[in-house]
Amino acid sequence: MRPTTKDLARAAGVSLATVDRVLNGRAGVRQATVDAVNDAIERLGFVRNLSAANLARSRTYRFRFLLPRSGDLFLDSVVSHIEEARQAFAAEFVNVDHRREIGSDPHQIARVLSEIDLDTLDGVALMAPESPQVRDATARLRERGVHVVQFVSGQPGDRGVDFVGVDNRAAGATAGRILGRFCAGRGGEILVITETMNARDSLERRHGFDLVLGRDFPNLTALPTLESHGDAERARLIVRNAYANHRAIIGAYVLSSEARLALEAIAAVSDPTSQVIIAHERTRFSEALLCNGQLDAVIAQNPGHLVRSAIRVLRARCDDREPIASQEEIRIEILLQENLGDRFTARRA
Amino acid sequence: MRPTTKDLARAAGVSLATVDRVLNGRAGVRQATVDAVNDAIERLGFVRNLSAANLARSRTYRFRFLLPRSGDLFLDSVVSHIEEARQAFAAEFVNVDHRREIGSDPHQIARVLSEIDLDTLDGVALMAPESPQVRDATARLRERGVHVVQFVSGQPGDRGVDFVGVDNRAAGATAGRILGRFCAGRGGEILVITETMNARDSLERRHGFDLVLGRDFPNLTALPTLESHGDAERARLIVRNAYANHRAIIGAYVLSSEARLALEAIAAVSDPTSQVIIAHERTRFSEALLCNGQLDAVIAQNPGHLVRSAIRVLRARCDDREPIASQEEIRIEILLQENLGDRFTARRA
DNA sequence: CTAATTCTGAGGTACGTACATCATACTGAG
DNA sequence: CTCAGTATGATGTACGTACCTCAGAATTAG
Repeated sequence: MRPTTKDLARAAGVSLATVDRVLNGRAGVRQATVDAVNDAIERLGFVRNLSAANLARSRTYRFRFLLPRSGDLFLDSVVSHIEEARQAFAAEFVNVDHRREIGSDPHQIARVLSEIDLDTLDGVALMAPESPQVRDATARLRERGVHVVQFVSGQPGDRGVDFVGVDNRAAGATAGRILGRFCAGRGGEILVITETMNARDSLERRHGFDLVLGRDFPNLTALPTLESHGDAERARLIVRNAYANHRAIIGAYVLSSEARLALEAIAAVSDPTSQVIIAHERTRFSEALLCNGQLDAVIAQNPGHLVRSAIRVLRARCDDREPIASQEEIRIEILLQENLGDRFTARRA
Repeated sequence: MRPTTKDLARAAGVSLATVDRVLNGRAGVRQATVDAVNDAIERLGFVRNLSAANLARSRTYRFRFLLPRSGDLFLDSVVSHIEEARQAFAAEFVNVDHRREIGSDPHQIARVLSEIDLDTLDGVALMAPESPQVRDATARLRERGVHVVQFVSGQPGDRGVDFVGVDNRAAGATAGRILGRFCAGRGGEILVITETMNARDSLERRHGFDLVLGRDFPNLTALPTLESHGDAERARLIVRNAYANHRAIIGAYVLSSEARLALEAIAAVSDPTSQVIIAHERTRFSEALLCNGQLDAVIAQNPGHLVRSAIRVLRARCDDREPIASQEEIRIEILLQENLGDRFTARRA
């Protein structure tokens, strides 16, 4: 059996109370005694029984996902995985909920963050574009003891705030390579379209995409990025103009997480099956297009993994543990109709 | 706060002892009372506190991975992830170890399974080719209360034994589509090589591969499968012969999880960069070849996910719970140099 | 050396569940 | 009605840790 606090006390030659003081960082213990206890922890390989600890202090974890107000299929998918995770994590005393409160104005986001009730929340997973205001607001939150992870949006390696999501530059590069190779050596122009280039995510994807196209596929020219601003009418219009003005278009890359509007616009004014079209994120819509050949590949991040990872990271931070890096790295997935999973391979057989 | 057994007792109008009898399926409770308690469980939404329960019965889970004796880089990677998982799961009283005891003889495998000490093990993750002998041996194990999952090898949906791994037919199909599209419309022959076709995995991958090639890429002809039998000398020989006899070879597909020998043989007798080459599984070796362009894509299953998933499934079975299906589905990953992760994108920048 | 202060020990209760024991209430058969 | 048998209640201990109080020991300052 694994050593307990009692064993620790005996091994260190101190009492249970002292072991407890050391373990929980309470004051009133001489440095020499602290060292003795830590030494015993090392020697015995003591690991605190988190279940028992949580039981004793009847610890619960309360986490909230703060999500954009606007959003389409990808966001729906995230929300449904949050619901699933809520069930699964309830057994471990992790309470999870979500709010669609994030707008596009940095000040509004900062306000939302500042209005969080510290007494009812241990951690927040924030899906919001970066800005100085948001940076400051999250810093304040953290100072007041609420752990924060940047969720999907934002950037890895930022001032000690955990990031859960993919490296968007690499995702764009991946899209670039798939598109380049699928173009089969043909030369021509590539339509690039997104919702808005204000989001850092889109910028980075575009960078990665251009890097690969420029370096490895000189016969392909990526056109300037079109922006739909989430408006179907506008999407239709700008796409129509693009195809009218550029007869050499042989493919398209949809940068944004929400791809439906752009893809519908493309299908409306051209023949998607004769082009190479790449989009991001798996949704009912992108699945369907992959299966009927209107979409050639989808670059995706697994929303279930995203959600669970964010929760695990928050929990680790609450327990003052390091997350398991390899488990929490979100993979950039490449989806074809062949690797969509059981439901789809079955349908095709 | 969440309801406890005490609340249950009060709500059902019975004593704690009776609640306990019902919860743990002990005898000596009238059916009417059982129903009353279950009714209260429903009404209050009672969920057993697993931490407290495990604490009380000082429950530990002891799982073992039974792995092939022979194996190269992929197996090493699996083993290293088992080690990592051992650390991570120790905090939750899950003890994990592994043994490299599985040979190729079904009777030997069955013997290994029959010699398992039931008193020291709660579950086994078995990586072994299927056979009637193994089927019987696992059935006996399960009857004696040891939970079993088929790990990587084997087949989904088999007699109620859980399977953790990818659908190999779909993996082969995925390889087929990537190879087909990367061939850029050129016609020619495709070398197909594996360690042995005795393993069901290889057969299924080949099926999936042929299905896609035959249906969607009629200009490509897949040659009969070559078998290296894990012998470098033999691999070199058969590959050399193949290239000598088939001047139209423009690509290669390495079926087996261990790809090194085959890829080295191909590089020795031909120019890998002028062909489209697809292999399975991510290893140091396949990573390197992806980065230097000798390999065009890798079809992979995440070994860390495999290991953790197997452990979670075994644990769920021990607790008599259903695993979370969506979390335990192993994705078929497509790896290019762009989506290998931080270490690699950084190196290229 | 004494007084003040800082450390440490001893002991208790609590968390939610499992499991054991013993007493008592109820049931139906004879 | 009685006896056996079954169903239920009451109560206690245990799991490993957190957290509290109080007494007493060790150390330091004056």
